[in-house]
Amino acid sequence: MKKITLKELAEVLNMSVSTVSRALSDHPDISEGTKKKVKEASVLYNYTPNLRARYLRTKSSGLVALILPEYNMFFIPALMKAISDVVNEQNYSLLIFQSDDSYEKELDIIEYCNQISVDGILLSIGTGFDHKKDLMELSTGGAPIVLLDRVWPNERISHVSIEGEKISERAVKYLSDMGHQHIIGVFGSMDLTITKTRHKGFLDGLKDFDQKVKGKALIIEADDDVENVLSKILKENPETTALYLMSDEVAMKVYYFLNKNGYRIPEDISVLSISDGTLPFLIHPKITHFYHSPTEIGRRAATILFEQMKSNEPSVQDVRIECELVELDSVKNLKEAAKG
Amino acid sequence: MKKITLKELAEVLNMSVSTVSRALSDHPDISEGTKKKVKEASVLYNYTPNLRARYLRTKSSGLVALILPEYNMFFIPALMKAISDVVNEQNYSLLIFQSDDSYEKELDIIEYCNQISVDGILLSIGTGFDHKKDLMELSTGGAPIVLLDRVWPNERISHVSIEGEKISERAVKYLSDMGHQHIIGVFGSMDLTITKTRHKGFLDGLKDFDQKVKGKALIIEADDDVENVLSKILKENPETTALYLMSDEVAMKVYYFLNKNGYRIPEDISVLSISDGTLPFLIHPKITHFYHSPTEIGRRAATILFEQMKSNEPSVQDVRIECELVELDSVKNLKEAAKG
DNA sequence: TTACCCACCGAAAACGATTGCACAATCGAT
DNA sequence: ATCGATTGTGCAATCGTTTTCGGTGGGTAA
Repeated sequence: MKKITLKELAEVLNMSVSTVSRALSDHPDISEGTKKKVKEASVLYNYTPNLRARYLRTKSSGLVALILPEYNMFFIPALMKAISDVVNEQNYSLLIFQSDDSYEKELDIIEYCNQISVDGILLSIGTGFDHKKDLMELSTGGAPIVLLDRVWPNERISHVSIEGEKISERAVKYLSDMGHQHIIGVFGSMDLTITKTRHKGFLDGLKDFDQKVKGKALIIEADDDVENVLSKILKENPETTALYLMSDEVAMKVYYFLNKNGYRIPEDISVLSISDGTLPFLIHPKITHFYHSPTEIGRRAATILFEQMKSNEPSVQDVRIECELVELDSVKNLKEAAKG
Repeated sequence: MKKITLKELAEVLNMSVSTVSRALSDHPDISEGTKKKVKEASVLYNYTPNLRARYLRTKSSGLVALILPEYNMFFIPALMKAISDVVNEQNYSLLIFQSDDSYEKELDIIEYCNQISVDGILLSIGTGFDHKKDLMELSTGGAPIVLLDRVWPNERISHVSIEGEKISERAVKYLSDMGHQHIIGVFGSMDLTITKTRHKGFLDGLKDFDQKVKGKALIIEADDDVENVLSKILKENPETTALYLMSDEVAMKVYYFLNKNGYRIPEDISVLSISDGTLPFLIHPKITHFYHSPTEIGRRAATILFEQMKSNEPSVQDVRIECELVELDSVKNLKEAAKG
């Protein structure tokens, strides 16, 4: 069916455009009778407003942008679903962009977002992000920005991420409680704030136990030969009984290594990870992990964004999501084993 | 920096808006001198065109929609990346929607797309899709539609998918070549055309070998207890030497089962799958698979969509992507084993 | 001088909606 | 009969562009 404009609709109704417009938006000035007539005709003639034209007057485009460093298989799909849900609930639609971890592209995309006048921006910053530069200049296009997941801790832009430091400390404590005294923590790229935070928390966690729990941290950069670095560190630390894995990506690499080299989980070595809750259930044995909820992060960030879009005096918020420990089958309880 | 409008820019330049507009778009009517002046001023005053306003004139929105049944961890991220790349190359932006496998929602989303006047739609249909209904009415909003991946074979709307029938036949042949004579094919939900096609191909492939290769097909529906159905069928067919897995989702479930029950790959049982090329490298041993490229599908579909958007007399295309066999470590060569 | 062409530029009408303001009609009150 | 208030509508401006259609002014040819 062909689209009809407000003007055409007004013509067939033999009324003025303004009356029709007001009738459709339930303006109190319009009588019930004409409202009814107009509404009936609008469905009859299949009228739908042209959102671009409306925008030009009202200054709202109904568009929210999500900018991601990359689309990976973990975390992102669920994050997108959560965001997409709240955006659609609000009758907005979601644009997505990928920055390929480049600061340049991040700037370009935000510039473009300003041009097409999106109403709000959700940004997960990439490894290329330049912390020294002033991010503030970006938001001045008008649309508020909320940082999520991979954030840059600051005091001017709202951000929501998971509590990364405490989680690593909790991990150390949990492993210690289960009797593990020699732990290796495996981390991803140090370019990410998220890695730094988790790494720091791991070391701090070890300090809490003074000498009772010993640990090493292994950083795996993108171009490292995982096979090599892992077998090296395990050889150097044969007393290791547990691994702490900071993400699903890291976990995947480590599982491959362990499987290939005949390590049994948890008989030979225990594993504790941070995960978005998909992977741990897919491999055998199911992996004990801290549940890092993409859904929660997505919903919170999107909700905050809409708050900021509505208020004219937005307050900057710093939200840290707590992770929940999900105990499955990959951590051996050495204390009970010793007893039994 | 504040945004400036064309009118304001024209004022500071002491020229008319039309001249400025033309100068910026390199219209031949404008002299090089004024073009230069205008362009310099435009960067000086940080002018960027308001695309919403432009679209109101030009009847285009610069928006392309991608409608997916769900955001899963396999396939979708890479598919999105590919599509996003070509869309951005064309200076369009990508809207994404999820239909949650509901036909209702698919209709709603397309209706909404018409309202915001997207210029083109990429649709991967969900299990809820009603094949009996007429999809044609949808496209009449004006924007062309291209179906991708999960398509509905028809003659009115372009679609790009992978060659699903031939691939199953090739799988049977390959396994037979490797000496396997008892195969179980594992499939997902029969609601999907893609499943039906692969399933049919599998049965046809078996027929080709008459009685020399025997096979069973196992359909796993969403609410099935995988553990149960798998152990049952393996018990009933103890002579089975190879499994054919139609997707990463199915593969993940089967791996879990095999690992848990102590089957070694490929010593105890061989595995061949269809995959987007991520998972097979993440688990040990690496899985021999037919590479079902999300990138290829995404690029082709998006490219076709843009062709249709540009041409006023679009031809409907039916593209089937060939899959490439990637031989890794999960299929045992029984013939060589017998010789050796 | 007249006529005509060409290279440049401007005025103004779209595009499709929202909205402040004026105005017409009705009615009760004076 | 006149005035004010009330109710329901329409006119016209506006948002920021693009684009059609003319209009200058100078140069060249007749």
